[in-house]
Amino acid sequence: MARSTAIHDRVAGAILDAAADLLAGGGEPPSMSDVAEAAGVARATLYRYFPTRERLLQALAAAALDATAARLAEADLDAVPVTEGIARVARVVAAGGSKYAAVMGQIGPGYDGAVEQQIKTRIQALLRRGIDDGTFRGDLSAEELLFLLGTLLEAAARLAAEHETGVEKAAALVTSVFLHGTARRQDATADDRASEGLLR
Amino acid sequence: MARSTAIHDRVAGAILDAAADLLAGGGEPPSMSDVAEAAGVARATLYRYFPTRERLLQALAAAALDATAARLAEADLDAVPVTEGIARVARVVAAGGSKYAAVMGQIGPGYDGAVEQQIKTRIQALLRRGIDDGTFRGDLSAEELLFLLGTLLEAAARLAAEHETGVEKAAALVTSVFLHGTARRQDATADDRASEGLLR
Amino acid sequence: MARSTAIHDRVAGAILDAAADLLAGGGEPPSMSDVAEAAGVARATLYRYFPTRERLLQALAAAALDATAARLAEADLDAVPVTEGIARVARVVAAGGSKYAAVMGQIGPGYDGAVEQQIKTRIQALLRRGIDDGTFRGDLSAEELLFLLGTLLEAAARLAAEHETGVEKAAALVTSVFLHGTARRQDATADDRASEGLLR
Amino acid sequence: MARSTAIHDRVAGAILDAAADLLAGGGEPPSMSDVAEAAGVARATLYRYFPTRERLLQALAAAALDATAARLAEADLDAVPVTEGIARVARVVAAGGSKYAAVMGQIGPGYDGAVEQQIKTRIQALLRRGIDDGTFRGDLSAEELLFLLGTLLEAAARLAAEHETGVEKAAALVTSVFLHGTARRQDATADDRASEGLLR
DNA sequence: GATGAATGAGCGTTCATTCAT
DNA sequence: AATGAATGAACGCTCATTCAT
Repeated sequence: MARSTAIHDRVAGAILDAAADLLAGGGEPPSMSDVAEAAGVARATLYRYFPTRERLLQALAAAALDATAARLAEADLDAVPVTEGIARVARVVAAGGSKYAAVMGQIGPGYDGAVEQQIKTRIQALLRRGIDDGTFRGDLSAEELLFLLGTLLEAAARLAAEHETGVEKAAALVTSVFLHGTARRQDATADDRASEGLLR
Repeated sequence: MARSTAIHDRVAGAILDAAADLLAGGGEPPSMSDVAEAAGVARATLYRYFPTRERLLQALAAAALDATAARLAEADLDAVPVTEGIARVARVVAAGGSKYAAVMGQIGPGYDGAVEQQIKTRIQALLRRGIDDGTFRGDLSAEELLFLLGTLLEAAARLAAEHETGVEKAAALVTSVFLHGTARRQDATADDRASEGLLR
Repeated sequence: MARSTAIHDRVAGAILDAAADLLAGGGEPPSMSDVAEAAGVARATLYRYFPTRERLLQALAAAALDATAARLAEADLDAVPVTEGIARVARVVAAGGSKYAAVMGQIGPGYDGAVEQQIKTRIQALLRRGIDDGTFRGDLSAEELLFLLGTLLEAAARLAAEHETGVEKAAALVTSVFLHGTARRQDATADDRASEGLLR
Repeated sequence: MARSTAIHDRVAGAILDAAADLLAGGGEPPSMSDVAEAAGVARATLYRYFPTRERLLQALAAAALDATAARLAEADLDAVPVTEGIARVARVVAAGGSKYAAVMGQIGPGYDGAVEQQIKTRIQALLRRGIDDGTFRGDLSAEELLFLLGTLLEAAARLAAEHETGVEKAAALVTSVFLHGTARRQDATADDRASEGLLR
């Protein structure tokens, strides 16, 4: 049984690798036939491993997210100030860019797998800490912050993947804008007060 | 001839409306048959107007962008401070959200029609003005600002379209974060004063 | 009214000519669009004259048969011996070959227009005379003779139209075989006696 | 592999049978959907076997010709007198009539497959033997005899298929006319001399 | 009466998914 | 467990025929 599991994983890996290559490479989304051929298996076998195109893409996404989650776990986010934590998150995500972006574009927001949840949770913890310690403006809810950061992180990944921009630059760009854009300012003006609660 | 053009436009409009509705509504992308039926024409007629699924989507995108461009033209961006200009852009884009977002997800970045270029140009002018008059930090290039704003505007459109969030709130959120995130800060006071009034 | 009839006939003639040319020329049967374009009218106009593809072909056939019928009428079949009559029929039909064959192949046996009936009647009279005066064998009915002669005449037309064979030769060939094949023979051999009665 | 070939042939056979039935039966040529449905397979499967309507008809023709060729091979044409050989050919062709005729009308003369060639060759041998042993008149070339016989055989097939006429009668009719029409006659009459050389 | 546009039906093809072996 | 074949749904296209002006 250990044997067969190993084989299974090896084949699944080959399929995922092939799919990732094809997705990263060409413009048109590859057909299941393409994937099967590139992986060296029959179409029907591909379906034995991933019973649906969507499942294959999800698995691909899960793999990318897995790597990201692993890197985030290593990043010791809880041990550093919130601002530094955000910077690390941005670097990790931007670094995972190419795979992350290519795959995510094919899935859409309808997928909330376990790994993604895990990452989200980790980031939410970071954001909540920032809210509590006064790093962020008071007029932005945790959800709003998460949405904004998610948007900007995705942009950073795309930027690093598709453009010539380096990972460091892309990460620095979104980190800077996010932190400055959401930072609490010492002197709350009428303006800020007016906008408070707007987005509840 | 004027007559027939009018008819042609009317039918084309009906088709585009139907397609927009179906795209906005359901989960699965509608088939060409679905679109034809919803528009009240035969499939062959639909193909007479839009010889390809891709062409239909492009026309849909062009229509959405057209409307957006028209609203932007009315917005008198050159006559107001840069910060107010950005706020107006955000409101216009967020308002166009539902169509914009639903359609754009189906097309991808491969399409750079004339209208899109026009919008881009208008926004670029605004950003360049902001760079020149010291509204924005000096460490961000015009391209970087455009990329960031584009990302955030898209997010605002999605937010307004898919979530319960209102157009005003979504626009205010991204405007605030973009302006604060990219603002030149010598002294917190001047910065705050500049953005005063922005959020109603 | 006389005027409009003249115009009508002129247009109809143009359409028929165009259709005949296209049928005679190419391999693939021409589409109604092709015919309309070649005749210099709009498709819808073509349909005003010939409401159906089948009708157009029938009209074409009728025209060819008309000419054939006219020539047969001039041929004075009743004034010559049956054998000479058959020879004249064969020459007339073979001469009409190209049009006759090209059109007839598109219609099939389902068409029994008035003109065709007229021709048939004329030939049947000839055959019946031959039966009565002992030109033909007694074991062949009038229907069988008509069927055989029809088959051979069609073949003669095809032969003259498609092959290099001249009209005279083609006509002579089928005339000779038909007459010899159906002639009453003075010296009945054993072979003949064996086959006698076979055909009722 | 032997297994799969058997299955393939069985399905192909079912499709051909269904197509033959539909062609023989109705007036309008059946659509590919009709054929697929009658054969009990999906339209896509039908196209897997016969990628084109034309190909399907060709296969149908080939099957009919195949059967005819097989029967001809069994007929031992070389072992009997030429006249009996012709009679056997006529019976075989007339018996194959229904399929043969229905299919051939849809294809036209553009198809000269290997099997058809094989049949032609066999008949040509018969005719040449008849020319050599004096069975046939000297003024008819082998090509002319073949053309005439072909025409009459086709007629016999149609006769047997469409009319109430039995196979035996139809075959006897054309055999008799062909043999008498082309036979060398002991007593050359003036008429015969006149037509001699005409068909060179 | 002539026209451009619309229609419906069919063709040939691709592709994700399922079945039988 | 892996495979070849089958399936159904859609796409893009052509064409005979009909409709509205």
